[in-house]
Amino acid sequence: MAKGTRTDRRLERGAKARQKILRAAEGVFAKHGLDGARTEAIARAAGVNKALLFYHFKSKTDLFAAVIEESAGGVHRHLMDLLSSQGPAKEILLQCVSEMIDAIARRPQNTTVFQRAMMADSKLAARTARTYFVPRTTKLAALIRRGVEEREFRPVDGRQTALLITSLIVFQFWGASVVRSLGYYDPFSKTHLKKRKQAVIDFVRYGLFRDQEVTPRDA
Amino acid sequence: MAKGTRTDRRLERGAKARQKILRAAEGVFAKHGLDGARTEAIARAAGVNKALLFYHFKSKTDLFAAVIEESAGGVHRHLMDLLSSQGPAKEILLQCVSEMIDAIARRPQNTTVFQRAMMADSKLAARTARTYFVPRTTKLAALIRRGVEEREFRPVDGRQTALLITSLIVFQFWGASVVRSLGYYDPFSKTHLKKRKQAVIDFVRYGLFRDQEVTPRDA
DNA sequence: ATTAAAATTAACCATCCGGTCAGTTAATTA
DNA sequence: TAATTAACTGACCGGATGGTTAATTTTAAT
Repeated sequence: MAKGTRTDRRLERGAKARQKILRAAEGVFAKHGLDGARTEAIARAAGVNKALLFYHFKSKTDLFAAVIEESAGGVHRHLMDLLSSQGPAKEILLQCVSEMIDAIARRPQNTTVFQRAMMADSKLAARTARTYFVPRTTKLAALIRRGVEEREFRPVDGRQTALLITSLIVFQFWGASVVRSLGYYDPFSKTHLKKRKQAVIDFVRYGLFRDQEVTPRDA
Repeated sequence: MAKGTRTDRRLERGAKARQKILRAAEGVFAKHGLDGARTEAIARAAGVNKALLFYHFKSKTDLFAAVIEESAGGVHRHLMDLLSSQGPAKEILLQCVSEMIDAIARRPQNTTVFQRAMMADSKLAARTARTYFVPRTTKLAALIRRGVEEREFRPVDGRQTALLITSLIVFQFWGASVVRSLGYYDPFSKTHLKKRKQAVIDFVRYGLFRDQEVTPRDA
């Protein structure tokens, strides 16, 4: 056949279905967790036969892992680069915080699935932690240590503080769906997201920095 | 029969079994979550016939709710009292932080189950949130607002900050079992607990207080 | 001693659900 | 056109699992 046709339309279609499944799975897993999710429900949400899940992914657990990689992988690699970059620790840290919050706000289900992964069966949890959580936290801790040495930060334990900052960012979204369901307010509204981001940044600045003045505002 | 016998030994035995079941359930639920937990496993861990679970608690979900009440209820009420008490907001806040960490350290599974509850089926999650999380956070927010008015704290949003502080306390235990399983260090060792507590308290102090000096050290 | 109650259990059951399989459809190749 | 291959599906299976029931044991009341 003509060499111009680079893409086998069968493969193309397959890839598309794969994506549909991943998106559907993300939603169902976010809502119900690994154990709570029904493969049937995922298939229905994706508009696809259930057997197709097992054709593209060999098991429910594998599908779950794929969802994580697909949804967390990109941001993760970007953050790792950012954390390794040169420049004042202050700026990098705030930039990092800001981008993490943005990333979460962009795809809230993402965070939920990730948290569920860390609470799942210990094997999967360990794998997820080793792949994403540990490397990122380690790098963040290193950045903080550097900031302390360079006298930008008050003297703190790097690892502890890395965890503290991560918690500030992540935790608020943890109960977000519950908060929303309670109807008090919408934690994902523009207004609230902005306020929250500012609160986190301020808290970090006051809690960690030696002087708050310098830090430039981010977009 | 003699009126002196206050306790029917049947009821006594029943209550004891009930407790055994609750303790066993706490462990299993902490490890596997509501959906992942097997009633069979709980029964085995409690050394009891499976049917007895359904005699004492009418469903798995009910058992789960009972576990939460049993393990979170006491501390919750204590904290609510503490948060309402008179005195400098600074002191009350730090006391509260300190006691929450102690409570968690005393029974780590507790926290895990609680978090699982908040991530469970939305009905149960909403109920748990309404019973424990919302009231506590609301009171904490009020305390912070008071502290701001009385110029002990820098001007912050009460609700946001209440969430931030809660996150500092709770989050670190979130991935604790994973961290332990990875074998890097034991997040529940005396040493680490002490360091962590200090880190949280310092972070709060610097992040929120107008001046850090005064605050008395707690036992 | 008899009856009543609460606690406990062995044996079951109906259903659910992850996963398989034998085949169908549609695109590609020769 | 025939053969090949990838994507996809309907129907099915077997084991697991939450929950029930009928009977047994244990303690108390009369």
